[in-house]
Amino acid sequence: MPQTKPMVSIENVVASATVNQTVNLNLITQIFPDVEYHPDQFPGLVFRLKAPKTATLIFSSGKMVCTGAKSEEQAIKAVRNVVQKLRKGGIPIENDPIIEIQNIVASASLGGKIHLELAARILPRSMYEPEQFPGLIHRMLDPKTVILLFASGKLVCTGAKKETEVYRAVTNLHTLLEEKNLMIYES
Amino acid sequence: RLRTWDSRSQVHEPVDRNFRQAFSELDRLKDKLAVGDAVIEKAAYVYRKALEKGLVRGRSISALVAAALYAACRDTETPRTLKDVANASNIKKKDVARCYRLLIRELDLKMPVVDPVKCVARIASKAGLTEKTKRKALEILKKAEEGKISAGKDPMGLAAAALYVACVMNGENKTQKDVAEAAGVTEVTIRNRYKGLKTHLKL
DNA sequence: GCTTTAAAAAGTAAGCT
DNA sequence: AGCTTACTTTGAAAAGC
Repeated sequence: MPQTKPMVSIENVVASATVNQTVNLNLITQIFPDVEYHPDQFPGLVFRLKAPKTATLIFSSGKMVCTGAKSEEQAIKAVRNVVQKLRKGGIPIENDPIIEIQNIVASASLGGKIHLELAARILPRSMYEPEQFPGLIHRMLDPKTVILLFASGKLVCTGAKKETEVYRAVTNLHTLLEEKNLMIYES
Repeated sequence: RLRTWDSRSQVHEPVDRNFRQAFSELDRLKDKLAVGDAVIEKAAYVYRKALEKGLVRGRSISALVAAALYAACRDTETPRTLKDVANASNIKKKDVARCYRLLIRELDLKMPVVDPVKCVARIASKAGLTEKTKRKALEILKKAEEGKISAGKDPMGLAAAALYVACVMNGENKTQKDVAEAAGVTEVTIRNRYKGLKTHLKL
């Protein structure tokens, strides 16, 4: 019945990494004038890349967190790029980073509008509080993700660790909404 | 008597103390918010469940009590906003909201969605509107409601816009600002909801 | 629980012209 | 009345309070 197949866009990928050695954040600050480091307010140093447009938090333990990438591959590339730049700048880093994808945020559009109030009563593990937030919050068990569903039929999916999980989650929800007749096509 | 709430716990006294404090706060809020005994009883029941599930550990008792009371208002369809409860308990609205969502998630509570129709009476009395205008607003809301223009919108904003439109139709001299203040929303929100109402109802 | 990062969805809010 | 900017919600990691 879906008039259109859901269009999915990966919006943000979060990855954690480690180079298994400590790093001198103050030294990085001296060599890279554009980084942000305010240890009194947060222990991580912010290292921004223009392409891919990302922000990587670097901790003195050698662990890092990269955010802003548009794909798993971009996130991995970004972390490697940051390490390479640090080395070129004279920061001694022996090992290549071990990278792990932690979270993927995606937006999508189903082919029609949603009857949110009905959906809130029918979908298990869902919450719809229009005075607090316009979207219906649905916690999906498999894949373990959280989906923010809006009346327009657009949604945000977060919590997935693989891009394939995002597509599965969106497809699962789309199917569920149709089975329960919660979608309104036409208009 | 109180220890039957959790017979497996070895530390009954702290639980007793916790619930007594929670109940005294509920009593205090009862007067400030002018809610009935049934609402307080439900709030106490919800709080007790939260206590049994260990949701109070590491959290503010006052915030949980406020959230439980808000949940009770919602469950009994007693028109009290999050802002009302937050102000009465001196807890940030954001914190009450977060605790409320925690209660819903962890205790698997299903709450009816706030009905804009229930908001009309409160706004009307605060703004001093006539019964006739109130009736008109209810008619407008009924037509609008399942024209699906309400999904995702703040029920207070919808009710305020319906009342404003009703005022104009009945020739009541009330400004958007009067209605907005009584509803706790901005004039901009009333105007935005009014646009949708006008389009949908061809006003 | 908080602090910092990034990004989307849709609604509401606040400041300025 | 607009426009801009900003805040609400969701998820996850990092080190430390």
